[in-house]
Amino acid sequence: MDVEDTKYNNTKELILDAAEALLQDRGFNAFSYHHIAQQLGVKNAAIHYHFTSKTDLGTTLIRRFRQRFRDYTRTLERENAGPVSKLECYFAIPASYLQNGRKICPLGVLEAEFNAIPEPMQLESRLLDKEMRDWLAGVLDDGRSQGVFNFEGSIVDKTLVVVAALQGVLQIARVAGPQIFSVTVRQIKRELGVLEKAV
Amino acid sequence: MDVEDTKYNNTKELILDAAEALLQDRGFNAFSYHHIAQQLGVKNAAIHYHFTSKTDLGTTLIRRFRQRFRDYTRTLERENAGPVSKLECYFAIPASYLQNGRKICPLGVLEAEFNAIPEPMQLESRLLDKEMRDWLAGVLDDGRSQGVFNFEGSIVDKTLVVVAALQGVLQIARVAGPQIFSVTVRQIKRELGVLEKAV
DNA sequence: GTCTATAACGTGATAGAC
DNA sequence: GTCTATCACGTTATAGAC
Repeated sequence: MDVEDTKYNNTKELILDAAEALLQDRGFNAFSYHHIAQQLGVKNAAIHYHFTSKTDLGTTLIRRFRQRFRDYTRTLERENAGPVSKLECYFAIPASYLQNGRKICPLGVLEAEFNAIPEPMQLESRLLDKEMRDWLAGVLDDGRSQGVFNFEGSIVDKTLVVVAALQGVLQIARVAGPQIFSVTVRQIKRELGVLEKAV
Repeated sequence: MDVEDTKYNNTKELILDAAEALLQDRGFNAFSYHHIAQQLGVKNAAIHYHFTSKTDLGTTLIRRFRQRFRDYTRTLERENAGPVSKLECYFAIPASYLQNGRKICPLGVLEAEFNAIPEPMQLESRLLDKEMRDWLAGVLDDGRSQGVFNFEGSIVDKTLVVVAALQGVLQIARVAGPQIFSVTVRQIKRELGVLEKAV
């Protein structure tokens, strides 16, 4: 049993994977232990062995999102990625959500259900939001300093618009179709002054 | 019993009001007939008399949003409101949601829970989205033609970014605080070229 | 139009065998 | 670590009295 076995192929991780997909597909209050159990071919009680409560499961899920984002940005740092490259990687996250079954941003789900989720999950949501938005603000700041971005307004203001627009458009894509996503990303890039080609 | 009585002060309308608040506060799957009944001081079955199913209630709710928006825009038309004025009125909608208990856009809620709401509600959601976005696109088009707006990109692209950003920021306000709303609106205006004062 | 009563079901959760 | 069995509860919904 090497290190890999503790990371993958164990039920706990599979439960989290299933729960994550269900969260981004239906929302926290619209999936149950039974959904997960059925998907993994186990029984209800097996999930409870790994996560004593649904609150526990939900909180762990958000912590995993946070850790994943940290790992992702650290990798970009190690590769000495520039602001433009970092921005592309940031856009790649919602893009993969959309492709992988029209999922939406986890934070969008949690915020939409915010007043109907357990407090520990609310706290974790706040942290996830802060970490992601702070990171993007840094990228925009660097890009502007280096002259590869060109946009109006303060860093904070601009970061908010970008984050909110991406979160929103993933949701709208469910009623308006997936093609609106790339359209929106194109417009966001335009307004960041990073257009590769002229319009 | 005059006309007013049929519009207000009847239980059916009060149920819709309560359901609407609950929808924008907790989401469709996180409120029940009991919540509404309790709030109105009636019993569960009374709600069922007016709305046979929760699907019925939800669908009626979205139809009411659609009707309200239609009425609102018609009023603006009757008043010969210009594009700038119309835009301000459009921003006033999410602003009132935020003020009135940190509610979020109904469409945002419905889209977040999209795969967990009844099909009739999904259909109504599509219509509401199309109607609102088409209207705003018209406003942006007029404003640009008249030279009171000044922005990059196509009307469709720009409309999407504005709508998505507003929808997103209301959600983010729940974890980041209400003050981020006006910040975002300010940035959106900046990028529409309608800033009243210099930054 | 609203009530009481109740049905039928899904849910989160626990106890105890294997 | 997973199972069966079971509990307590909330939910949508219906029947029938008032």
